[in-house]
Amino acid sequence: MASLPSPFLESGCRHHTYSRKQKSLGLLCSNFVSLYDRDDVESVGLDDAARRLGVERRRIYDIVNVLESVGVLARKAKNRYSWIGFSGIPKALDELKEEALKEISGTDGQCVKVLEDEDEGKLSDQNGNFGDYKPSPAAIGAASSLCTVACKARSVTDNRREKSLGLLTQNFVKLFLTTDVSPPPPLFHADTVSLDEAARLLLGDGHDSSQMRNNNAAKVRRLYDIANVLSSMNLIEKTQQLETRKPAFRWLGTKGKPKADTGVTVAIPPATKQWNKRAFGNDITNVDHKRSKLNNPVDKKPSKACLRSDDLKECNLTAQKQLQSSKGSYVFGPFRPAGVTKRNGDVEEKGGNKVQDWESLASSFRPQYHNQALSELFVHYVEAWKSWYVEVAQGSSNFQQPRKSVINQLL
DNA sequence: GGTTCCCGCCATCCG
DNA sequence: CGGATGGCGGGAACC
Repeated sequence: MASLPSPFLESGCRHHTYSRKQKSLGLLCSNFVSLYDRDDVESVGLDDAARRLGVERRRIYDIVNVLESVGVLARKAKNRYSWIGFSGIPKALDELKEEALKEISGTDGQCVKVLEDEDEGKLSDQNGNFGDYKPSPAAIGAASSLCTVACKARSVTDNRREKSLGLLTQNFVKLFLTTDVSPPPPLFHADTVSLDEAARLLLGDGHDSSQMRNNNAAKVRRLYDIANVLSSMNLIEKTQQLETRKPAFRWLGTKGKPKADTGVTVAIPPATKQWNKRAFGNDITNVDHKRSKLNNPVDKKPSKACLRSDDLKECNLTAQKQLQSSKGSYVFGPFRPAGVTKRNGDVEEKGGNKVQDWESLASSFRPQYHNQALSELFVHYVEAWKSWYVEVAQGSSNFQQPRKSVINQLL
């Protein structure tokens, strides 16, 4: 009962300037990724993550569930995930697409068979270590179909699974993966969906009882969560629907590039290749391009969650802001400096103040990294940035080079 | 005043 | 049983 809004509890450590943005799932996800996306990480502990990111466990579950759904993580055991990284994404997407297509073709509109796990199920017995592997929402995901869910109540478990964040994520993604191929009446046109639409589609649409409406609203809320982390991974981006102006999301997919490639990390070899092909194949191009306002909001507040890793968060925030330059141009982790696209043509930019950006990037990077984890993180950023820069500088002659001095400053 | 979505309660699962 | 997991919706920040 009476769950008082936390700011009023434990008022002791609270100067109010609460800002939701600082605590968004998306940001948390970025930080999560920054933290674990390195060569020497192959396992992620939930407690560890929560501690290092300074958030409650509950939030980690949210992130982990959607990341698992897109192949970035795989559940290994209680409390433990293995880090697969961005290289896992293409494979996961392929699988999702395949499933989706199967579902579509096997469907004539109504209820579809649910929960008939395919390939993923094999995981459980092909390898002793996975003896205790539970299919988990992600794996079971295949089961539920795009237009199902209104189906009978099954066992409580199935029911619960059906509504899991992971599954919802997968179905949400499938929506995008099938736009180009979906049969006659397509699920939706264009490559954007509003969450509202998405929720309806994922619900099995149908006639709207008030029951359904509630259900829908609830689902939308979940979709916001999902969308936030997916867009922090740059798999989707937020836009508006053309006619309605309604906020919506557009699929970006795997057009990012994971990391300046150098035979890195990556636990799944085939996926790696595939990933690289896609990543470097043809389009690093149309990454959207926006300018970040390089001014830090100054209204931080220490909260109980923040205390331990306060500085980590601060720095991450800064770093994210610089590098990700307001959502749009952020490509799979902090690997692309703000304000640069491959082609200089279609830039929605006023003024060619690119150089200035390098400068400010550098100067705002100087600051307050003063603990181990942070410097590591910082080094990580710089490394990634460096190799990215080299590559781009080589590959594109019209690329505006940052001054040497700036680079040196960074290093 | 609608949209977005954080927060944490509490049902369920699982060892 | 107790800890891990995660659905869920209230309600506040945000626009």
